[in-house]
Amino acid sequence: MTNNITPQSEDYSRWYLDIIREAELAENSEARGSMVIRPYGYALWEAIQSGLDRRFKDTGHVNAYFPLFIPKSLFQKEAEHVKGFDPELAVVTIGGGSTLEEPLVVRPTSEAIIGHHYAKWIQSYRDLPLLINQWANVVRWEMRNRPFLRTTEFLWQEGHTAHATEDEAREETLRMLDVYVDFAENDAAIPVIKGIKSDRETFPGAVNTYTIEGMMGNKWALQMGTSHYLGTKFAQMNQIKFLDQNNVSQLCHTTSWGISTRMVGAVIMAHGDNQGLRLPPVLAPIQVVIVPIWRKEAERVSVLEVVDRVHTNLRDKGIRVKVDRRDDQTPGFKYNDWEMRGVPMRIEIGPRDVQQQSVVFARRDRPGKEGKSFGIPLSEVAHETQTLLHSIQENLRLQALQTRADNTHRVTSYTAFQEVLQEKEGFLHVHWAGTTQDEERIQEETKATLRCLPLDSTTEEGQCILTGKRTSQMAIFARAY
RNA sequence: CGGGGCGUGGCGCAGUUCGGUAGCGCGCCAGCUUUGGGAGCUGGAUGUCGGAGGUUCGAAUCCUCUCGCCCCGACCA
Repeated sequence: MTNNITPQSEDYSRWYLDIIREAELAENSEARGSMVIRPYGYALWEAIQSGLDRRFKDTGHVNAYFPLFIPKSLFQKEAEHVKGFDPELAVVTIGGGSTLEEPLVVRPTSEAIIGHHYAKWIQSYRDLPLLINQWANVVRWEMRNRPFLRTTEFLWQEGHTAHATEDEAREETLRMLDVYVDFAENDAAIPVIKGIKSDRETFPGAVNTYTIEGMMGNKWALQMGTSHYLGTKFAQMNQIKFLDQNNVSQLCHTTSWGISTRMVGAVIMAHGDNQGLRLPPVLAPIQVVIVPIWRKEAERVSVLEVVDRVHTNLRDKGIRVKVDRRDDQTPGFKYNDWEMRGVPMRIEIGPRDVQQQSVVFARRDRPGKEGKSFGIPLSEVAHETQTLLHSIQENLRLQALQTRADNTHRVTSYTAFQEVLQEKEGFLHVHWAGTTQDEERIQEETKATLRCLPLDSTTEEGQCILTGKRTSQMAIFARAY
């Protein structure tokens, strides 16, 4: 009973890095801050992509692709946007061996270039709304990197929409936020708090930034997706205008929203345990692994015959199933190996099972023998598998929800705030009427940041924990990645 | 970018104090025996000791510079 994964309680950061290495999700590459996403990690990202992409299409969006390079002058049109991103830009100054007349910014996000093209495409109110998403890589030069959570280059989707009115654009912003909530909770099985960011945390150039915040296994918060109402700021900078029904020229109201490969990190940290990954069935590249067991050659033949039948049966039902046919590993090794890789459930088939025309189930979300069910009749395997996968998906979500509930604390004074943060950590739910300076003070004194002003919270009045002002505004503070 | 730690075979590490020409566990390859919770035995392969320069008869070990990684801060999807 040994594995190469540091227990979470001993060192959470090492646990995270160990899992990424052992489960072969990713590894660092030669350029500082850049990583290779290995096939298993990429398959997880593909599952995330397909869950999101389907939802984008269902809400009327189409995909397109905009270029990686943005002329510096174009990027610099929106003042706050520039100020926010300037420190983390990568800029190309040489091309084809000679110094470029105009440097090219490697996109850290694409509002600028997309807005430029939208201005050409939009002439009339009949061209609106324009609802486009792109799947792309972006580059942000960060001080400190962690695989999936913060890398110099990362993959994401960025939706960019243009609308005739503020109301429509605001509605779109919140619609996509809800799409993210739906994805996070139903596909990734991670409950999230949706909220609005404080001025301090608002996207550079946005009017409002909305976020989904999840709680990780170490009780820290992770921003898992953002949706911005950009007002007419970017429309102004690129002159994205249309003629309305009254032949009056109007600026568009735009939005943007994104989820990145950081979501992979969220899945690792929200569900993983000391055994390794625990993947929600909806996202798991392999949902079911079948482990055949035999001693003698005759058994091998009869076992594999049943294994193949079950394999085909499940595959035909659309279940992502793999048979572990390695004959140089013991079943015990395989159990641990696939558990470490987070496969939601395992089917064991050996001579005894063949004789009884049944199989053994083992579910990843319950450890060891507790997670096993014996004597599942062959005739019911497909049905029972589907049922169990649903159950695991739901159970992971409930476990994460429980963890968050257990580690969310309502506090009413700054003294209590500091104590709870020190002793228990987690999310702190407070009345808040502070300023940016107040937020900075809290961060300096406690390391916690204002994650968001939750949208779904009570409106009862109370005293701001820092300023003492009466307010009905709530806020969530936590340590965060 | 500041403070601390660390770079030795694919992974995890010992060796560095006190220089003498590299070792352990896992993994890998071959064979045999095994296989219902991380198999055993036998044999074998794999290292520019992160990189560059220097000191020395001789450097993983000492000196200088550099690159990278990890932890803690500041910045952030």
